[in-house]
Amino acid sequence: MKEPASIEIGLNAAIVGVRDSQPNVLVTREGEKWDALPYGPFSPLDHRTLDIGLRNWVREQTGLELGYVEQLYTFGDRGRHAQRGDAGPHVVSVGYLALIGEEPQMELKDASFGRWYAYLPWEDWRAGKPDILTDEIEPKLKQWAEQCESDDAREAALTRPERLRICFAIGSGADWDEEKVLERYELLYEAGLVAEAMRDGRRAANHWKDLPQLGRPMQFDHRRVLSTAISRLRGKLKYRPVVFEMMPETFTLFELQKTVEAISGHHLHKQNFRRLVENGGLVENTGDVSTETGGRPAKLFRFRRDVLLERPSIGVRMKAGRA
Amino acid sequence: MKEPASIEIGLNAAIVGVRDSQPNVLVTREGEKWDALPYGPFSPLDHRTLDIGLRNWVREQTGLELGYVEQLYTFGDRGRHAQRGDAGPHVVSVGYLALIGEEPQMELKDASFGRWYAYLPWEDWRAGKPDILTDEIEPKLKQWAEQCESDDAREAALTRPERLRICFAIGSGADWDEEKVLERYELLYEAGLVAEAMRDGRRAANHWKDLPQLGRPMQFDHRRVLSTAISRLRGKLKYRPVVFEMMPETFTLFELQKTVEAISGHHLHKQNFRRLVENGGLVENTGDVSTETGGRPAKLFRFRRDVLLERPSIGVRMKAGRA
DNA sequence: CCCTATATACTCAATTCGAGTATATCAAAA
DNA sequence: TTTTGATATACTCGAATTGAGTATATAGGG
Repeated sequence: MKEPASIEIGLNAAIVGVRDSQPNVLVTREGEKWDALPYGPFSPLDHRTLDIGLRNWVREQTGLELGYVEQLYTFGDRGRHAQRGDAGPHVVSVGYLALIGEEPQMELKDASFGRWYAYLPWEDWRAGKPDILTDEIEPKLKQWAEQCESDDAREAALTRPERLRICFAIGSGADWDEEKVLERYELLYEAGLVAEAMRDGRRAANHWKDLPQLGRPMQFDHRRVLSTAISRLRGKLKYRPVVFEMMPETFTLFELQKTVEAISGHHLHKQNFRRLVENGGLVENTGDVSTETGGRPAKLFRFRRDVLLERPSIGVRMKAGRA
Repeated sequence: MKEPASIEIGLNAAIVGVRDSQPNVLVTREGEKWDALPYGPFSPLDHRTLDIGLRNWVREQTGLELGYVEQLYTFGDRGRHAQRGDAGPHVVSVGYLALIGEEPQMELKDASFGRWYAYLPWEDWRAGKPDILTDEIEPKLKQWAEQCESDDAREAALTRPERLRICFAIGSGADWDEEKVLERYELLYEAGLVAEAMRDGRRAANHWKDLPQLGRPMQFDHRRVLSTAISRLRGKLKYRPVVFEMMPETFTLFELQKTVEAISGHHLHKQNFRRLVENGGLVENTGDVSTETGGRPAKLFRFRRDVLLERPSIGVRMKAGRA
């Protein structure tokens, strides 16, 4: 066992919100091409906890004061943080998810909101199956599954076709699991199909010629952190009342539905959504209405904050449905 | 911003299994009193990923080769790792959950299995509400809720009575959420009611005299890691087929039920459990029976490994029920 | 006043759930 | 051999939840 190399802990925040039915994430754009999440090293002397460190960095870099924050995952693999050679300390990156309600009006220094689905276009099924899946991703992945070299398959628990089935619903009778966002991104990375794989010098990336850009890339492993955030959020939506962290004080049920759809990436059955939310006791009527919807005025609701005190508090349950 | 202090990343494994209806965790017992989880620092030069580092440390310390491994959480707070003064590098600890089927027969060097509920006795409700809750914990916590000093309450989102309600179901109409294992342990720590709080020199710990020992303590923040592991496992049980990682190759449905009960800490309705598991398609009949149960022989089942390839694969759903 | 767009309410069959009762099959006791 | 006790497995039934609709209400614009 050698003398431990110097380690740096990077704190990364995926700060997300929804506006006009578009889920967004806060990014800093330093060098035009590679967007980045707000980021900074953990300094135990200045930060009593990791959470506090994260909040400090975000405040410093964007001027934003975070509310709801949740730790996602700690990534330690070498090489995913490359960009410049491989010098410097080894960076272990801790990803965080932060939710904001209304996107701040104030000017954010060096930061702006970018759409989730610009980075991960295959994740938005609200208008049906995205073309990029049929046209680009599926053919390439099938090719990748066939050219499975023996040394790659050695001890893998699953074969490549099995993995395609699970992650991308490629194969008979499989269907799309909206929560497998991270697994999908990682599979694309492993197959060398995203720009970060090329940047990190992954061998698989060299197999491909004239590769179209599959989603906007990010610096470091930030697109992986974003994928983790979306996975977590899509899962949590169903069993904790987290959507409300991303809503204004009052809202109509359809606005709530639009937000859930934006996050989960697919359509819901309107009447049943309404029934579930209303009967679930998560919201209460304010008495006011909004006439901005075009047709009959919509009742305005507010989140019942006290459900947080109640039992295993339920989320916004939902099954996919027609528009 | 000062020069970053030296950081060490500690990898800790909560390796759990169930035997004879008792859930256990692998501990090393160095100094008699303070049990510890298998533990070691992450060394980026030797370990390509955090997971690999963890597996190496466990192999080295116990001789055990891990199968199912899942990262839990990364804790960075100062002071929770104390024990000896506050010298040395700052330690950030990454907790892992590992599941093992049959506990190994081989002699484990310097390690043995300890019962979960020896460390967290208030978590086992299989024989009804544990006495330690009624007799020791609830009175002390109520006292703690009352003596809420102004400087503690300053910016907390929830009041102490509210927190007792949520975590310990103290108060009217609240009931016990089996998944809040970590929240409960952390509350006890904050209230100074567990030995680790005293060890770490927490102020709250000094308020109490002749405090009975609430569960067996552990070294460092390992009881917190264990609590995180149990929380995660209890939650995951319901939506992923993870129990089967902890079962032998073939098993009866009642054995499966006993395992689920051991983990979740409460009883299930036997007939409904059987219905859910059988109809859920998670298991298949082997054709053999086991006569070791006393009465009518029980059919033996095996886990259908291929469900892992299927859709959002469901776990062992369950609601509490009578014995 | 009618048309269109949206919101909200109600319906209904299918399925799942919770909580039982009933029956089957072993081993050991009588 | 029969009884008894223990356990496993099967079946029942009302209540609740779900999926997928149809029906009605209320705004604004011609």
